[in-house]
Amino acid sequence: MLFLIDSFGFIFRAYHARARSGAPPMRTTTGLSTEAVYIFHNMVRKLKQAYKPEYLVAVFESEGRTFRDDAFADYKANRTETPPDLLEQIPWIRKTLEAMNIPVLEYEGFEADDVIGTLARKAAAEGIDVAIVSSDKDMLQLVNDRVKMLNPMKDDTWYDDAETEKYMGVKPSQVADLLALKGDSVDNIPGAPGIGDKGAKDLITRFGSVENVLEHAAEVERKTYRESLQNNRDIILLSKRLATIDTNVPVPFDLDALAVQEPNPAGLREVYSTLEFHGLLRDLGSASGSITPPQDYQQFASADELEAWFPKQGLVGVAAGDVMGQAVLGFSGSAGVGRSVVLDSMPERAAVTHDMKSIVRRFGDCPSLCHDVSLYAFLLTADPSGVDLAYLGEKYLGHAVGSDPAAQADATLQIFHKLQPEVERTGLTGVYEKIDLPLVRVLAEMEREGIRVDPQQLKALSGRMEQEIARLSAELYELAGMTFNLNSPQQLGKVLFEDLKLPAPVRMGKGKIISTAADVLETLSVDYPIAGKVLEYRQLAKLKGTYVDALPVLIDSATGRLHTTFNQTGAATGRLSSSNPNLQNIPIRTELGREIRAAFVPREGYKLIVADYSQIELRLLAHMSKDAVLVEAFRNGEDIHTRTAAEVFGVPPLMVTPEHRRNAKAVNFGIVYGQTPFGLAQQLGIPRKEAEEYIRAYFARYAGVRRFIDHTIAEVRRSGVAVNMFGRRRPIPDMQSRNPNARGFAERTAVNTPLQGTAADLIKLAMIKIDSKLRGMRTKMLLQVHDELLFEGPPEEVDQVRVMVKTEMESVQRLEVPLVADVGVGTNWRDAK
DNA sequence: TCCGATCCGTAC
DNA sequence: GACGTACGGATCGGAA
Repeated sequence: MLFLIDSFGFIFRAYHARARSGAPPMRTTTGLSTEAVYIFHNMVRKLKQAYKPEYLVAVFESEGRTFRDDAFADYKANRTETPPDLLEQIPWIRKTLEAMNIPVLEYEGFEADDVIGTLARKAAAEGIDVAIVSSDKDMLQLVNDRVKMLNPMKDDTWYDDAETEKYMGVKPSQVADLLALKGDSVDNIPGAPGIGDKGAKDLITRFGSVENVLEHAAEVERKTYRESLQNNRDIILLSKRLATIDTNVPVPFDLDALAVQEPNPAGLREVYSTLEFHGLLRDLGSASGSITPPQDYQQFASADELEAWFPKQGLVGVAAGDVMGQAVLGFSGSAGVGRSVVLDSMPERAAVTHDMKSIVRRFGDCPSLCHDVSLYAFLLTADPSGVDLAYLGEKYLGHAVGSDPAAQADATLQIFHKLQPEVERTGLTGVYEKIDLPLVRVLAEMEREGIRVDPQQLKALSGRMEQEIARLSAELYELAGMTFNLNSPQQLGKVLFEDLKLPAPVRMGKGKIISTAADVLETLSVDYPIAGKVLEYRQLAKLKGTYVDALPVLIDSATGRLHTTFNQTGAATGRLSSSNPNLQNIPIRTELGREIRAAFVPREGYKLIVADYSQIELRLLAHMSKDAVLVEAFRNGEDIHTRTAAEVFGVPPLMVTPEHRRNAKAVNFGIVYGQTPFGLAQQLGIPRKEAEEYIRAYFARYAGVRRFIDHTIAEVRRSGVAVNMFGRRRPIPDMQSRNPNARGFAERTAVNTPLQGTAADLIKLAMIKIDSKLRGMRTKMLLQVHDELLFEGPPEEVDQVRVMVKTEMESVQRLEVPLVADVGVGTNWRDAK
């Protein structure tokens, strides 16, 4: 039996069924739509499995005009333009077919219907049974005793003569006649005006064919039908021409070429992994055995051996690691895979790594290191958890990578070749080459440099805090009438709300324990002193545990300094993150917190220089939204919170009270984070109604911001991806979710990500520029805290550095509003402001 | 004993 | 649930 698949029919139906259902589109982590590919591919797989066809072919529509277009200008005019997220899936559908070794037929100038009709006729003539796999009722006209139609979208219903007649009410040979009378809105076949489904069926049943109906039009009793037939003779005959499938198009029929073959597992694996069909990938692995990573490695005992082995050209993969406690480098290239304990002979060949910064930090820089696949992976998905080499190996190579550096080098090189075209295709090459890749060496140098903290100062602070904590604990146990673990929210909640019967907050914790969060205790502290004491305790315990006691033990004994690790793939927006220790959340808000900050000091005889962007995200909001008021305020150098207060509360700027400004500041922050009345009310401790009023007043004055937010949400909903000024992207899958929570979260993320992410890229660009300007100077860049840069330098360089840093930060990009950076100098981080 | 989830709080 | 992005300390309870 020969199975002829009406490919486009399915693809469109699969796509539109999902679109109508309102279900979220299925996408890869890189934002590629995959729903239609998945449905179509599964349909074909099931077809093969269920019916074990001898011959199978997928017929596609070709581009260009057909005889129907020539006959009728409006033919298929009702079909909407193919949506872009469907269009991008078509090549992938072809790839799945290719991987399954299923032939694809398409002929220029002929519609799939006609090709299928012709092939069906020719096959039947040779005595071959035919199954037309389609969900299009037009196809039923092809049914005869050799040809049947199978509709997989309708429980695998088979249509033979009887089933067709049952379903359509007419014989297969009359299907075109039926459609010619009743018309078909999908294909824009006009039909007879005023004659619908029922009328058409009756007329065809009675007279047999369109021609005969027209012949005997005068005999039709019903006046509307009679007149429609008599007045629309030409249109009806044209309709029949359009509805009739041409079974005589000049296409070759080579049955042998359509014989079913075994699929190609490697091809399928490639498609599945790119499209992230993890389930199918798993099935494939178990069915055909998984690819095993290379196990036998060349061992290099000397630099000469290593050098001799290296391929003369082409990229090599490099990975660092430990084997039996010994530091080892692994290599992979066209010559094979090997590893070496020779650590001072990094090859001259261009080398791909995974996490280039850690290799630079560990083995020193080397100009031949030229690519980092972890950055590739992150640019594609913006998913911090999706950059692991082990994960990438499973995802793109279909096998585990393991811990041997040689295997890791090999996997790295292979993954590079998989990802590079994706990065290129997604338009991310610019961000990679101009921002993320050059930043690697800048960050490596900052990490290596480290920063000095004064352990004596922290130690003294710790002692003071210890005493205070002991005093507060005793007081709290006294007030509570019992001792318990103050660090346990669970126990604290029980004591406060069950034993002492303080009024429990309406808001519960996410689990079952009652929240003892700061805002709850803040409210309670008005009436219950114990709540205020707990807050005091908490602050001390937090600062002591997280900073004062934790930081000194992380001081590197070799350098006497703190060396953080900056993560370039740690924040979905493209911000950096910092860990071990995190130096991006050193306290500043409270007096006690600032004492901790004061323990960060320059090396002997040097100064600390701090430069921070002023209101960078709000300036970007002004730039992107072009809101007239916001742009004007920044161009005039106004205090933005005061200006917002004046706008929202309707008072002249000079009449703005500190209370007004405080509220306006919260509104401005809220805008950047995706304001909700609840959140603002929570933040300011005001009724929700009042918060709503603030927001309403804000958008009344900043209409451009309103438009920007609406436009951004609409665009991200359409595309599923938030994109910043530099083209950095973040897939936001929940934009179409029916869960209002998930959708709301997605929408806030969609607005925030371009702002936060553009700010992140701007300061990264400034860092790269400043780093190059600092060459040959003794001043070093030490830290980045999102909108702030911290340097250390000798006094004689300070004036020059101040000017240079400010200039570079402010001129990094020309915007609708000025960028402003403030620079301060001091003998510790607190005072350098 | 370890690990992950939860709560909480620090930064921008 | 409820305003964006992180990291990390402490507790707690279940798995190893």
